[in-house]
Amino acid sequence: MNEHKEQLCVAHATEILGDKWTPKLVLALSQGCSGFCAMQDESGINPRTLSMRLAKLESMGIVDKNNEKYILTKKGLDLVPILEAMAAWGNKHYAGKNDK
Amino acid sequence: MNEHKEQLCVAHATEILGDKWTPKLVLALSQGCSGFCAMQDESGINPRTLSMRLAKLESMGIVDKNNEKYILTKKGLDLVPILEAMAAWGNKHYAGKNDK
DNA sequence: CCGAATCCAAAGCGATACTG
DNA sequence: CAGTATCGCTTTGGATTCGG
Repeated sequence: MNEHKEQLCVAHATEILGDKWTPKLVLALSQGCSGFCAMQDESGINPRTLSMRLAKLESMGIVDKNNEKYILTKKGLDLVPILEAMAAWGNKHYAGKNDK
Repeated sequence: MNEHKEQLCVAHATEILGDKWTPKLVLALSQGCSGFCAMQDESGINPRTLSMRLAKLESMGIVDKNNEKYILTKKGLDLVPILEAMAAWGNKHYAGKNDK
């Protein structure tokens, strides 16, 4: 992959993961959270923003919505390893600084 | 790693990568770009924002600045595999849609 | 070439109240 | 429980100008 293309492809991922709350949200979804209010409680995100995030995720094919339950699609599940890599990075470079 | 800790660690990474332009910037740095105006030309980012991003990256130990040249630290280099994972995701799910 | 300063428009988001 | 509507503030960042 050349540099230019790499930047373009990264842009697709950051369009999702760059939104505030979304990484946390995808993680919550990957851990079995599926209801609106459950996510709200779990993440502390306000209803307005949560609604906007879920709508965007749905429109981009990251989550499927079925009778008010949200689940990650394959495309969404493919995001999880990235989040885990991020977590590993944070853990490595901030270990013990604020994870209690 | 438990779920709560994972979310906290991810937050560290998103505090950096969630900023507009920063992923592109780190990628440019990893590819040898080191001068202010060079980055400006390469990325299309305006000087004000570029300056802010570099300052933040420097303050967080992601880049080192020596006589007006910027280079990634070890911590910054550890970010690159994540960006590559993002690029792979984008390439997989958006292949042929806009990478020309 | 490097970068700081100023100005300003727009987006983002939190709080809250409300409906089904 | 699952969302939508309104409001107003705060942050972001783009354009531009200027000085080292």
